Amino acid sequence: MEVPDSLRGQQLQSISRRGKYLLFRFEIGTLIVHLGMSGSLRVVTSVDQPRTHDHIDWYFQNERILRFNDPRRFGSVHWTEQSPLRHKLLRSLGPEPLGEGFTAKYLYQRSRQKTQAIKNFLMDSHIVVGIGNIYANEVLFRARIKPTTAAGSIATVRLNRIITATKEVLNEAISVGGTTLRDFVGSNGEPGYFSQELFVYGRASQPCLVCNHKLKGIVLGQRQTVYCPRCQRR
DNA sequence: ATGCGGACCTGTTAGC
DNA sequence: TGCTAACAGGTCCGCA
Repeated sequence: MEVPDSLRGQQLQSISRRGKYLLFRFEIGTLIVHLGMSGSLRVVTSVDQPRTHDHIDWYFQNERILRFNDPRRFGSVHWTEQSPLRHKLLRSLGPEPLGEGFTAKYLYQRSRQKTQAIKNFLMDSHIVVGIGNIYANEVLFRARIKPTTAAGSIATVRLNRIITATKEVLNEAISVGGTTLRDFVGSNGEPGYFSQELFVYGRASQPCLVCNHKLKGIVLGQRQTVYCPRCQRR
């Protein structure tokens, strides 16, 4: 974690994002923050005493403090003086899932010849950003595609279902504030409610909400994977 | 080159 | 009831 000394006196110019990396652009460079799975940023003041797992404070002249908290320490903070999109961590990221570049044609090009399971393929940020384990499970359920299917064997029509399902799942999740399993809170300090709309994630052995068949839980890429053997046959 | 598995970390949950 | 072990998650890296 290479946090620069030289930020003193610098004005924050803009805040943006690429994938799950947050970009705080200053005149002389960019602070890159990833919240991992449990990180959060809050704007506080000096009267707010640091709590457990508060790791970094950035002080601003207006008495505000940007405070980085991360219980599980999966987050990270980086500094770059180049164009941030050229940074090692960002330069080879795949397209944004809600952007124009995420199409069936794109997925087709990237997936041919690949034997990798479609779920692992979708979770690879170099293919497409933003799809973590929970959403990968949900996307494949909605697209009616079995998570273990080789990415390279999926035809365009079915890739199109993945595209549509991805955009639906992410948009719905965003609209209700994300998915809170344990301690996630959004920038407003509120939990997300998408966990109430999950069809398969965390529901192994329970009945499919569409066909009532018993959902199957397996491990793929060391991650919990749940699907309906009837709705997702291949 | 591809793709898999290990590592990171710690709060919560399951099991003895 | 208390303690220990397993588990979860996003991403990078190293190895086959």
